[in-house]
Amino acid sequence: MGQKKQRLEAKRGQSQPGTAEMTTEEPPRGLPATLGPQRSIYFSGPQSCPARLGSGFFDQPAVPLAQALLGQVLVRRLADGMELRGRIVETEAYLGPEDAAAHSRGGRLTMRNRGMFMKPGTLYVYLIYGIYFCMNISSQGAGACVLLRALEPLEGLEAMRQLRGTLRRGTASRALKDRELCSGPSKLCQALAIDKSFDQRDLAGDEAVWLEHGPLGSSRLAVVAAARVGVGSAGEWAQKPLRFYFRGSPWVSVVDRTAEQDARA
DNA sequence: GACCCGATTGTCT
DNA sequence: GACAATCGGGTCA
Repeated sequence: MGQKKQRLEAKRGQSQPGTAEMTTEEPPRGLPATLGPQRSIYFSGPQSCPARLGSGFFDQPAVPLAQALLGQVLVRRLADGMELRGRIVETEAYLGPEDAAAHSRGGRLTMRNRGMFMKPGTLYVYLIYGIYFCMNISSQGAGACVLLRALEPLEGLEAMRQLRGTLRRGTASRALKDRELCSGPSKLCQALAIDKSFDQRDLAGDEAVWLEHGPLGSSRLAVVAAARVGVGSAGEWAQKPLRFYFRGSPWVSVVDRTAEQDARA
């Protein structure tokens, strides 16, 4: 008794954002922090294959990994050889047993969340609401990981549109805007055809999914730190600024205006 | 074995 | 902003 009420009240309180902080220098005012897919700087670069991120990249705690993942490029090679690419613009850090919002809270280790406890760079993909998948990357620290929340689609947009269209429930009559392709943890899984079969795969060694270095300019974009989304029942942990995204990016799933204002102050 | 719930999304009002 | 969809995983008896 009373637990549900407590949860509801915790959810109401969730609208208070976490404190924000700036982790990189600020871009010129008035300019978008990112470019549209047609004008992406990736399209003007050399076609040679950029270096794939190795296991050493993932071997860092969840917070710095969540920040370091911003700007990196997630690549998905489909069965027919087509490659889909998206730049990571939003992440969330889950810190492990101490983190009341993490599936590994209290040191819970189950068949489902085993990937969270595997070596850094291991994928943890789980089904949520019986319909959608979410994709995490394990980090340094047992039970710690980073949730990928949004991508800027760079390559293979038509395939992404098809994957999103066919996988959406209900009538897929309305055409999707580009910014709707990957602006959410389950949307990006749909767009990149990532499902439970990717659980526990190694990002540093898999043939169908990997990460590549993003353009150097990415590290110059302003990063917002805000409260995580959808973890209202996690008490004080719900308020901690463990969500990171590029300020001004149109590809982000949820914008936290208050956190952005705090960061400017 | 039963029951409850969710790191979401899309639609409707 | 409210609400439904949908089912696997976790918890408890």
